[in-house]
Formats: sequence, structure tokens, C-alpha cells
Amino acid sequence: MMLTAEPFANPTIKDVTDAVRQAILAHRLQPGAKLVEDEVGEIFGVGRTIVRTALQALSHEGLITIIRNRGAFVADPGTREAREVFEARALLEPRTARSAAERATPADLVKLRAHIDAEHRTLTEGDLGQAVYLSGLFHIEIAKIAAQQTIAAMISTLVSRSSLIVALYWRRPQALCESHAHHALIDAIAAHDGAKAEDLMKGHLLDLLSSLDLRDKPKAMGSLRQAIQADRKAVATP
Amino acid sequence: MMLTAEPFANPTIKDVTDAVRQAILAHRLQPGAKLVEDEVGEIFGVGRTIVRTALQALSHEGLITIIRNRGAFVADPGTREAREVFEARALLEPRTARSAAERATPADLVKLRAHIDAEHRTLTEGDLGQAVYLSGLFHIEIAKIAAQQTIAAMISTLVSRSSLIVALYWRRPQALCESHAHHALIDAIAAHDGAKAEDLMKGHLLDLLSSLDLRDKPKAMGSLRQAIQADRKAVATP
DNA sequence: TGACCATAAATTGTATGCAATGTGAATTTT
DNA sequence: AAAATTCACATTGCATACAATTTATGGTCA
Repeated sequence: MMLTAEPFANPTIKDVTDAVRQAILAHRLQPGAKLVEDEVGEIFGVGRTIVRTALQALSHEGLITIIRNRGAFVADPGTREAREVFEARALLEPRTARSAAERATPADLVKLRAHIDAEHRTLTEGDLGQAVYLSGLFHIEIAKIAAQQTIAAMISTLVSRSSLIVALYWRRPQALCESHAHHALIDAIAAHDGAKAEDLMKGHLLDLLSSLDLRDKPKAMGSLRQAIQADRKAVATP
Repeated sequence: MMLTAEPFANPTIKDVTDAVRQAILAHRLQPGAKLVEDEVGEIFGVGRTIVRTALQALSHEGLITIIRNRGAFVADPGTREAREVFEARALLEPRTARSAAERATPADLVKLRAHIDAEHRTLTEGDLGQAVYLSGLFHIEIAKIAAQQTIAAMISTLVSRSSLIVALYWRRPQALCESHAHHALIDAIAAHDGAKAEDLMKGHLLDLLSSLDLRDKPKAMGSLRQAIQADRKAVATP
């Protein structure tokens, strides 16, 4: 299953939650993958109680789907949900970017630039999953700068879910589209140009959405994928 | 503690979650009140496991604050959080009202009018807590009509939190301000006038916000209230 | 009296056992 | 052989026991 390489001394619920979330966001766990409580617990050296709590938390973030008596699965959003997530982001993020531009301190800008550098680095290293993850963090960082914890929290879960959506519906061909947009955003924020930041963010989200292939119905694939995985597992562990 | 009068046959997690949420939204549980796991469990006739899960769910909705090793308390939002919640609603709800106006079916309108009737009824009966609760449901209903589950879910938690905020910061004098706004909204929706619905909702939220007394710092009252309650309990149950 | 400390009671954190449910394989029936 | 049935195994749901922590109590000393 491979969630993380290094073990924890005395893992808290937060440790487990963060590690599993990380694994999902970096696409090391595919949508639809099953998370067996005992397995996860053994990885971290904790009982099922802690695992259970962590999985519940992730289900509230929309990253995991828990089905009664069946277990927890990495969420597998359909095209409908994908569109909804980006609609919600379109309502929240542009204005938040404006606020961020109006309030950003020099320290904030340093942090943003550091983010974009890391993003660029992993991208050239070819670690696409990690790049997507960092790209998401960039948006979350902007929300934090806006000093609206409530909105930031909502954006945070939306960005996380977007990561799953990208994993499922990303259209390969155009590789590097992010960097430009993020750079431009930083410039607008640095210039405290709220209106421009708002516009850029709006456009950026539209670009992102249009870079997805949301034609209807890779829908049944959810259960199909499970079937395939179950087969692979049966073969892999004799 | 009095959460609900009628017992359940075999209470599920959802039953417990809903009952406690209801009690909070109807102001039968004050902000800051402690929810002891055993007590709640005994009320419903379930073990602590189910209660614990329910409380965690409510904490993810922002209705309950869980402090490690201390327990679960009804959330006690400060003025800062109050403002944030209404900022978030201002971003989400107006456009959602527009969508609702554009898509509303006759059946939707019937449901909305039924809501407003119930609201009006309980208000004349003097049950203020219930009226506040129904008033919140009205907003959630609109979000559902807009057919955006993701946004509707976010609005739902924001409305719930608003109920707590109203309980804490509501400025008495002006009793009936809601009805007008809700009626006007229904009319705009019935006329499929999206722009008007959006405007009305925007104004309605501003009205709501300005009807609160958010002057800084009834903040320390949280722990004080606890102290008082602890005293009352010690006296009440010898 | 009031602050301080020790001890007891209450409450939460976690693991685990047992029952209930679902899953897959083997077996029978058509 | 395909479909249906049965049965064994794996996994989750829940209550509960025990440990860790906090809270309340009572007493001591200034």
C-alpha cells in the first residue's frame, strides 16, 4: 500500500490523517482504492480506533468515501462533482485573491515565491503528483494570506478534492500551463493590485477547468476499477 | 440536558448527530455547554463509540469544539469568526440564489412557501429558537434548488454556524425583519428573476449581519460561562 | 481566610473482543 | 458450462475494559 516511508514514534490521529491525505493528494493512492482499517493501522503501529477516526475526518473533507459495512475508499468523483467543485472555487477564490493582494506582507510574498520555486523544481524533476500537490498548496497559501480562516478552510478542502479530479480527468497534452498563471498572480499580489489578482484567479480557474476532460461517463469505472484491483491483489498476495 | 423527548428504537450515528445538531440549532444547548460522552450515550441508549463519532461529525461542521482530553463543547464563536462566516455566506449565497431563481420548478416553490409558512407560524407562537432554525432551513432549501450539492453543503454548515452566532450576538429590539426579505426572495425566484434574487440575497445577508452586535470582546465569557454552569450543576444534582 | 498541595473521582483516549455483515470460493443444480 | 446455493473467511460496527488525563475535593500551612 505504501503510504509513507518513515515511521512515527507515537502516531496521533493527526499524523495518520495527514499521511493518508498526503498519499491521496500525491496520487500514490488511486481513486477507488480501498483502505482496510487493519492494514493502515499496522503501517502506523496503532489500533483500528485511531485509523477509524482519521478515515472519518478524511471523509468529511470529501477525500474518502465510507460505505457502511463495506469500508473506506479513496473518493472517486464523477464529472458532475468535478464541475461542482470548480463552480465553488470560482465563487470563493477570485475575491479571496483580491483580499490577499490587498493585505499581503513581504513575508507572505517570500513564502509564495518559495512555494512556486518548489513547484517548478518538482515539475522539472518529473514528479507530477507532487507538483500537483504543491500547486494546490499555492492556492491554499493565498487563502491564508487573505486572513479568512473560514473561507480558507473551505478552499482547502476544495483544492484537495481538485487534486483527485485532476488525477482522474487531466488532459495530458498541455504539460506546463500552471507556472505562468501562478507567476502572474504573485506579481499582482506583490503590486497590491487586488482587481488584477481577482481577474487572474478567475481566469486561472477557468483555464484549469477547461484543461480537464469532463465528457460524460467514465462513471461506471468506479466499481470496475475495484474489480480489477481485487484481481491484482489476489494475484499479488498468494 | 434534554436533547430530545422521544427515544429511538435503535439509534444510528445519524440519529444521534441529528438530534444533537437540532438541540444546538434550536438553542436548547447554549454555546459553551459541555457534552459528556456517557451522558449523551445514556440518553440514546448507546455506547460511547457512537456518541464519539457523532460528536466528531458535528465538530467538522463547526458546531462543536473538541479539546483533547477535555471533551466536547457546543461551539462558542467569537466576533471574528462571526464576521468570517457572514463573509463566506456573502460570497456563496447571492449567486446561488440567482441559480435557484433560474432553475426553480413549481414544486420547489411550493416547498419554499411551506417553509416560510412554518417559519411565520412558530414566530407568532413565540418559539424564537425554532424560528431561527427554520429561517436557516429556508436558505439551505434555496441552495438545494440551485442543484449544486457541493455549494449547498458548504452553505448548510455556514447557516448552522450562523444559528449559533445569532444565539450569541442577536440584537433584540427589532423582532421581525426576516419575513419581508424571505417573501421578496420567493417572489423573485417565482418570477425567475435571477438578478433580482441575487441582489435581494446580498441585501438580506447584509441586513442580517448588521442586526448583530459584534462589538469586540464578549470573548472571555466562554470559560466564565462554564464556571457558572459547573456551579449550577453542582447545586442542581446534589 | 486564602493559597497550595495531595488524593480521589470523573472523564476521555485507545485497544481489543465479539457479533453482524459482506466477499469470494467451492459445490451443487439445471 | 452457466447459474444458483452454501459455507468459510475477511472486514467492519459496536460496546467495553483499562490506562492516561483532567477535574474536584479535602486538608495543611502560612
